[in-house]
Amino acid sequence: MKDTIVRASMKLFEERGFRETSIQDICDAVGVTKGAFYYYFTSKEELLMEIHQQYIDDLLNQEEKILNEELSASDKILGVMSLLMDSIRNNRAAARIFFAELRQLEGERLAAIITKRRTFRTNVEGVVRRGMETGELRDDVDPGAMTMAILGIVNWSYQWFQPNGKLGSLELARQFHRMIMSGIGKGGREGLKP
Amino acid sequence: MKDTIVRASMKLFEERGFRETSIQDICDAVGVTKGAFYYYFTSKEELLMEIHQQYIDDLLNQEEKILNEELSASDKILGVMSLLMDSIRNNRAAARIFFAELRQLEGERLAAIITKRRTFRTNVEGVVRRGMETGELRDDVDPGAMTMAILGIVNWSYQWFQPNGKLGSLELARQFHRMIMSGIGKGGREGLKP
Amino acid sequence: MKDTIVRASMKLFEERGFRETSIQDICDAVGVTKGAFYYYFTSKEELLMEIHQQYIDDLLNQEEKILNEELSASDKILGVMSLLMDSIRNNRAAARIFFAELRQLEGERLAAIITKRRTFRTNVEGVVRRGMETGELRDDVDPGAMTMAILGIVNWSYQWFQPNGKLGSLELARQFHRMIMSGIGKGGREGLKP
Amino acid sequence: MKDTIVRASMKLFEERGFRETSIQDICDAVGVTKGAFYYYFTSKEELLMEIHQQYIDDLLNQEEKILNEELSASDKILGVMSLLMDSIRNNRAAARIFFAELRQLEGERLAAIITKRRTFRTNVEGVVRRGMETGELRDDVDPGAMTMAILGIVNWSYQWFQPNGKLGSLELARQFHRMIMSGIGKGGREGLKP
DNA sequence: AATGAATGAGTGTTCATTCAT
DNA sequence: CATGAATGAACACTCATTCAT
Repeated sequence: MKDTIVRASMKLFEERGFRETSIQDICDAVGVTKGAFYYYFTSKEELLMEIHQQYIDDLLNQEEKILNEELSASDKILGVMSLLMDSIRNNRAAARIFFAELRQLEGERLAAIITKRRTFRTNVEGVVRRGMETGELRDDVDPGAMTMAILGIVNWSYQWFQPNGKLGSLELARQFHRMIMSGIGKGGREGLKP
Repeated sequence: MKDTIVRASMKLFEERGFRETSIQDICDAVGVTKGAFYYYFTSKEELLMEIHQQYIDDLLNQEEKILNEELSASDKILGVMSLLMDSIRNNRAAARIFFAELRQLEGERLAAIITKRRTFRTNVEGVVRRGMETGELRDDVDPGAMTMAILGIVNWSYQWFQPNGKLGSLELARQFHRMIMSGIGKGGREGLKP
Repeated sequence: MKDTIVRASMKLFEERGFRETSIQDICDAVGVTKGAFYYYFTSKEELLMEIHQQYIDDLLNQEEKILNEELSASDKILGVMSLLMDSIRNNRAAARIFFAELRQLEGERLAAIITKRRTFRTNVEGVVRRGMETGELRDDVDPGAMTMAILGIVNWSYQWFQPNGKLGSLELARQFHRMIMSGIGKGGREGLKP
Repeated sequence: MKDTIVRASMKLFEERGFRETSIQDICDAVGVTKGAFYYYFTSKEELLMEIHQQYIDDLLNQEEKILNEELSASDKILGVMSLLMDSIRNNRAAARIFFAELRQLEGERLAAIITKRRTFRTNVEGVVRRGMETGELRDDVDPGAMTMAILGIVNWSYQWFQPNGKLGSLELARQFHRMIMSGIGKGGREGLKP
């Protein structure tokens, strides 16, 4: 039941937004009364928290697996990008909520999610930094900025990515990765100081 | 007065969000009554529209200037990225509202803003495509996807960019541009089909 | 100007009702600002009063003429009925307001109009009473009730009378008068106690 | 509770009018909060609809009974007139609202009530027409106009009828019926073509 | 004679939440 | 487990009216 409510609300939150969806809307969709809702959740915010938690925990789990593998920095970056693109494809509603409705959390709940988000990002930044140290990646750019760029590319895709488009999530991740690694300029490495 | 209201509301919308800010909040901030607000705006949505309109119109104007200059594709891309980073830096509140509160517009207003946003993006895509045709840019990647990547990097920065951070908006744009053009991989062009 | 406002507001009050028409609506229709309105009227209620006053004064004037003529009770009744039907036909908006928006007046203004309305009615009742005394009319019915019936027939017509219908106001008044005087029963005077 | 609200609001609507009575007024009168009101009604208009519906449905039911009896046209007309006078006496508030606040309904609701009102009227007109065909009633007057006259007499009474007056509703209906059937003129049938 | 800006009290409506049953 | 009734605080919006200019 609790899960039924979570799933129904995810659909509604994606379509209309968190604030624009009332508890009544959710109850109507599930076919229960408000009393039932408050038996399973203490507040609307807790429901939102549940969604955030599930999403970020899943991401962190998968990220950990990639990080623990014996891979080059480049391949780890590809792995994380694929992971995010996939999760946006397969979990569109949750992804949208995760990126757009963080603000609706408050206090401790907000802090908890922010911490986990930071962990996810810091992990990627670690990969980038180590890649620079080992010489696999250029070290004349800021590792933090590059991390934000990498995440920006994939995270932003929740705004436009269509699962039925001509490029799938994996193919997109590959092309993004190619750009990040080799650039799209043709004649050598312009912009690089010698 | 109208402008005073717009400015005060931008601040509040940025801090709390559009839905979370009441007309009363805005009036309290400005020091007028609700009647005064409705003398200048017919609805809360109209106020939001005003903010969106100003922001996107300004962006389109500046984009046009860059597009009309005699520049390489690479430089035009740098120009657009700088433009966006700058506007996020100097117009933080408007940028945040522009990216996060599109959903709150409805009907014709929504359509009008979406159209302008699409124009902005299509213009960038045009630069990328032409760069590929002239041989300045690699043509083994999808121009649409690359455009989204470029815009994703800078647009996403409204979520984390701090004007007081160690890297300024221009420096960030330059580093992002370098990544996009040359990649951050070191040993040649991995990922490229021969 | 004052008259222009009265006429425009009558049209609007008829279409939408007094409460449902705002001062702004009236000003828009006339093409002036609210300041101008309040130059000519001290309040919305005063405007309504003006309409009531004009209407009832006109009715009272015409009624007086009929009453002063040398006519039978029957003819006087026909005269008053024609007068009311005509005024509903020619002054549809004012009539509708007069019958439907009395309630919107308060205090002295309300009292003044009620007094005049009573005068109009009492005058008709006087005709009926005298008709009964002189033997022209049956005296086995209540004169007050008969007066209310006579006025009810014509006053109610503001709800349904269409100037373009197959029967004109004069023809309707005649048919109503015939019914009142002779009844619509055929075989003699049923219902009458011997 | 729903019924309590309906009854309290009927009283207030009669005294002050629909527009002039706020939801808050109703809630204060009943002793509940606005939330409770909106638990039972989706809008103020729905409450008004409820009142209209109850009133006209009751009227139609009673009318049908009269129509199905084996009665002369004259008696059926008396029956309908008594019915309306009675309902105005016993249900003064509802009657007043029914006659004066139709305008406040909109769209489908308005259409539904108008349809039922028309049915009531058409039924009376049917009695009049058949009375003319069978020769019970004069056929040198317009049946539609006569119907409107009959209804006008009784409907208008909601404006003046006092239950405590010297004439009761039944006695009034009888006197009105006598006038309609036999007229109040004394000397034969003036106005009749030979 | 008329404007334009502003007020202030009020309106209908929404909604997360509570709680006795 | 779950319901149905009810709360209370807030919300966007309206409008008759005022007044300095």
